[in-house]
Amino acid sequence: MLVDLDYFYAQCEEIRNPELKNKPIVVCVYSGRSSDSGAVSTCNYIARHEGVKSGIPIILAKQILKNREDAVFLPTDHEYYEQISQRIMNILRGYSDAFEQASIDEAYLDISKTTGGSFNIAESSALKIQEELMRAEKMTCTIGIAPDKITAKIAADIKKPNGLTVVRPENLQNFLSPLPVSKLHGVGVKTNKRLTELNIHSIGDLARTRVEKLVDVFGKKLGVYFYSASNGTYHEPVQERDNPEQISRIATLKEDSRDIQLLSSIINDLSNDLHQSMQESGLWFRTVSINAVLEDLSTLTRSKSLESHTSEIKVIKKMANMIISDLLNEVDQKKVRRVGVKLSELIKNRGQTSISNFIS
DNA sequence: TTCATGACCTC
DNA sequence: CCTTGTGTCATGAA
Repeated sequence: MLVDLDYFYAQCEEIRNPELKNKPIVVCVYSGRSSDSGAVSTCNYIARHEGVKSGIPIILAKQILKNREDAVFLPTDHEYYEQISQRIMNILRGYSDAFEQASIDEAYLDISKTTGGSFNIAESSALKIQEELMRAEKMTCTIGIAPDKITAKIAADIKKPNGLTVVRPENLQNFLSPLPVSKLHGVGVKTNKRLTELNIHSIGDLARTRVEKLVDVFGKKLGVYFYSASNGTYHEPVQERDNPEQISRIATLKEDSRDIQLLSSIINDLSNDLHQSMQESGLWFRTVSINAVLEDLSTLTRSKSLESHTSEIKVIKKMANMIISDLLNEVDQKKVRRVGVKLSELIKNRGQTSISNFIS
C-alpha cells in the first residue's frame, strides 16, 4: 500500500487556517533575488484547476491567478509540515507489518500479513486509514494498493485527491500494459525520450522488450529494473529507511557573484546549519562537497574526502572554503548564482545508541 | 576498490 | 523564468 498525503504543504496550510479552504493556495519557495523570484512548491486543487502547478515560477503563478483576488501565496513552513507528517507517519506505521517512509508526504506499508493476502481486507484497511487521518488530523490522502511497490505508486496516481485504487494480481498486466512508460517511477523527460526513440511507448511495450536490450541501452540496474517493473515482477521489499546517505544545504545568491568573502560567509552559514542537523541526528561525515550553479545555469560539483569520520564544524568550513576557492579559479570569469554544501559518507557516531551500532 | 564527477530523477 | 533537498547510477581515473 502506498499512502500519499494530498497536496501536502497546501493542505497543511488549510488545516492551520480553514478560512483558506475555498481559495487558491500557492505555497512558494522564495529565492530572495527579487520580491517574487522563486518557484511554486505545492498548491491546492483550486489553484491547480486554474493552471498552477509545482515547479513553475512564482511570478507565472501570479499571472495565472491575477483575476483571483482571493488567491493566497504563502512561504513554506517546513517545521510545521514536518510535525504533522511525523504524527501521521506514526499512525500509518501502526497499520503495517513493515513500513517505509519515502518522503515527507508518502509512505509504503507492507500489509501482507495483517490482511492475510486479501485485497478486499486491504481495501477496507485503506478506508479505515482515510477515516482515521481525517478524524485525527483533518487530512485527506490518496492510497494505491497493489502486489508491488511500483504498481501501488502508479495506482495511487489514478484517482486523487482523496482517492483509492486497488490493483489485484489478476489485473496486474492489464492495468500496467496500456499505461505510458512515463508513469514509471524513474522515467523522467530524458529517459522517456530515449524510450520513445526505441519505439517503446507503453509499459506493455517495455515488458515485451528483451531484458538484454534494456541492459544494453540503460545499464544493468536500470535495465533490469525496467524489465521487472513493467512485467509486474518487481519484488523489492518494503523496508524502514535508515540513516540518510547525505545531507546538504543550498542557497541562492542575491545577485551573481564571485566575491570570495561573500561566498565564504554563505558557506559558513550553510555549514553551521548542516552541523546543527548532524549533531541532532548524531551523524559524522567523511566527505564534503560544494555544488555550484553558475550564471549560465551550468552546475558543477567538487568534493574532498577525509581519512576518517569527524563531526567538527571547523573541518566542514575549512574543506568547503578550500573547495570553493579552487572552483572559482577553475571556472575563470563565470559568476556563481547558487552555492551548496553537502556532507556524505555519513556514520552514526559512537556513544549514540542506535540499532545500527549493534549491527556493525 | 575507491574516489570524483556529471546526468538524471523526484518531490 | 529557473527553488530546495535527497538519492541512484555510470564512467573514468587513481
